[in-house]
This record gives sequence, structure tokens and C-alpha cells, in this order.
Amino acid sequence: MTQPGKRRNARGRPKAGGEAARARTADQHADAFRRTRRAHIEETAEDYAEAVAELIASRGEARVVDLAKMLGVTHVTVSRTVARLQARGLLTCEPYRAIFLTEEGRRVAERSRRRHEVVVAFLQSLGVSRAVAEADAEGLEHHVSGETLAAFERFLDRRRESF
Amino acid sequence: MTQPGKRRNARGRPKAGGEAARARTADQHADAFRRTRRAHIEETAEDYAEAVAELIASRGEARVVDLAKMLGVTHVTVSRTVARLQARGLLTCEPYRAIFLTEEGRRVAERSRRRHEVVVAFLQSLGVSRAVAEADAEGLEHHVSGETLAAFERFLDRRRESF
DNA sequence: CTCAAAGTGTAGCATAGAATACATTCAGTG
DNA sequence: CACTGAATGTATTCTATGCTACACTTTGAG
Repeated sequence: MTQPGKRRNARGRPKAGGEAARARTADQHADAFRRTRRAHIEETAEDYAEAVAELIASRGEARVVDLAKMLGVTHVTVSRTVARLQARGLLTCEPYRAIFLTEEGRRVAERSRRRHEVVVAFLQSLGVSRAVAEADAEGLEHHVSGETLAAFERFLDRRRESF
Repeated sequence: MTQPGKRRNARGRPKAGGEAARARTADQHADAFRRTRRAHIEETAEDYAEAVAELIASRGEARVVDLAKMLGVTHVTVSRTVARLQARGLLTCEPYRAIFLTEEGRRVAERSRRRHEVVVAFLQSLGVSRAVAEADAEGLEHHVSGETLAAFERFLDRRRESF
């Protein structure tokens, strides 16, 4: 527990009763932000894994240019990121050759795909247009916890039952 | 079909119907990813504006250390980010003094706060626990489009009516 | 077999975000 | 009024993500 710092009150700051309670709140905030930051790091991995899986499914192989087009970045960015994800064990590739998913990469891709689908279906069930649902899901999906995803699925199930 | 990977047509653009459809899909993806990336850039601004507003409301002023505690980063990161946001016109501050919001900063903070509240209330109304709703909202709120936010509000309104 | 275009890779630069280590300022206390 | 500790600021380093420009590899036309 950090000391309230006498200087503060001395400097004419409002008392703001309950320093302890406020500190806990700040910590909760901090944790949430830290979690969000961690999620950001995972986003790239998930997006790439998902994109590679999709390309392999649709055209048999994933090439750097395809990924670049799909992700809206240059081939340089893709090239470097692929190297990093290879080091992380999600992808494999050799110079001038196609990109493949490792076992773990496939797992990440599959998990991402399912979550993406649930989020899109959920948003559409709320009346959001397909295009916007797809676009929003791209940003949202990486920040949906297991508990929230379960809530989305529960909602969808109930919807389905009532029709 | 393994490593070798045939080149697509070296000359002349492939024009198969499948290709066209695929390209459109890739573009849609690319747009969604670009939007998400843009949202990431805005996240920091929104988080800081919201945090400053909250600190001013709760203790009269926002200091670097408070922000650091709240956001879960060191004071160095806060210091540099504050400088950037000041350059962007969201905050004002002088060396060794408290941080204040500009008119625009207040607008950003207010918009963020509202969106945050709607998202949290919405998640809770789906049965998500308060703690998880708060944590998820931190990541989700920056990626919720106007259309989706409106859908959330509509849902909340209907819920309220039926009780 | 040759060779040019498509596809990949590399070099170098910029920004954002985060950290550690060290320097400076400020305000209350002795 | 000098001092000390908390609060801030600066220097430097690191990683992740982007980009442009330029070099290299592959492959299919011819």
C-alpha cells in the first residue's frame, strides 16, 4: 500500500475521502489496461493465424502478397511479422515459399475463427448490419473474455429457441 | 501440392470469377483491419482523456503519478504520452504541474465515458459479472462503432421496458 | 534457354509504447 | 533556510508496426 503522500493534502488537494478504496479502484483499472495491452500483442498473432488458415482453405496456400492484401499492409510488414510468428512457433515458412501453420498455429486460428463467428452472429442478432458486424468484430473479438463469449452464445441459443 | 507453389500468371492479370470475389473479400478484410489499427491509435487518447477526467472529478487534479498508477504503466510512459497528447490538443500541462483537459479533451473524455458505461451496462445485462464487464469494456469500447453502440442501447431500452 | 514481371527479402527510417537509470524540481520539515 | 523525499523530467534502450526504396528469386512466356 502506497502512502498517501502528505504533500498532497498540504498542497491544497481536496480530501477525497477513502484513499484506500480509491487505490483499489486504480489497481483494478491498471489491471484492465494491462490485460488490454496483452490482448493487443496477441491480436497480431491471431489475425495472421486466421488469415493464413483462410487462405490455405480458399486457395491451397498462403503467400506473403495474399496476406498483405488481406491485412491491408505492405508485403514488408507481413514478411517481418511472419518471421516473428515463426520464431514464436505459430507458422513455418522458407524463403520464397508459401506459409504454413504449425499445430499451435492451427489451434490459434481455429479458436479465433470460432470467436469471430460468434461475435459476428451475436452482433447481427442485435440488428447490426452484416458489414458493420464483420468490421466491428475484427476489433472486438480480441477483447472478448471467455465469460463474455459464453454470454454471447447463451444469448444466441435463446434467440434460436424462440423461433 | 506442397512447397513449390506455382506462380499465378506471371503476365496478365488473372480474371477468374472466383478471383474477383476473393479480391473483394480481401479488400473488406483489409478495410476492417485498417479501421481497427486506426482505433488502436485513438485508444490511448481516449484512455488518457477519460483517466484525467476521472482524476479531476475524484481528487481535483490529475498528476502524472496518479495516471501511472491508474493506467498500470511507469511515470515515464505517462510523461511522454501526455506530451504527445498535449501536442495533439487534448491536454494542457506545464512542467511539474497538474494536467488539464482542453475543450476537445473534455469532449473525448465524455464520449468515452458514455460509451464505456453503455458497454458495461450492456454486458452486465447479458449476465456478465460486473468485474469482467468492466475489464472487457476497457478493451471493447474502442472498437464499438456507432451502429453497434446504438444496437446496445436499443437492447438496454427494451430490457428496461419489459420490467 | 532467356528474361521480365511477380513475388520475396533486406536496408533504413519513423512512430508508439514500455522500461530502467539517472537528473531535476518542489514543498514541507527540522 | 537548507534538506530530504516525493514527483517529474531526460537519456537511452527495446519491441512492435508501419512505410519506401532497392535487391534478389522464381516461374511462366516466348
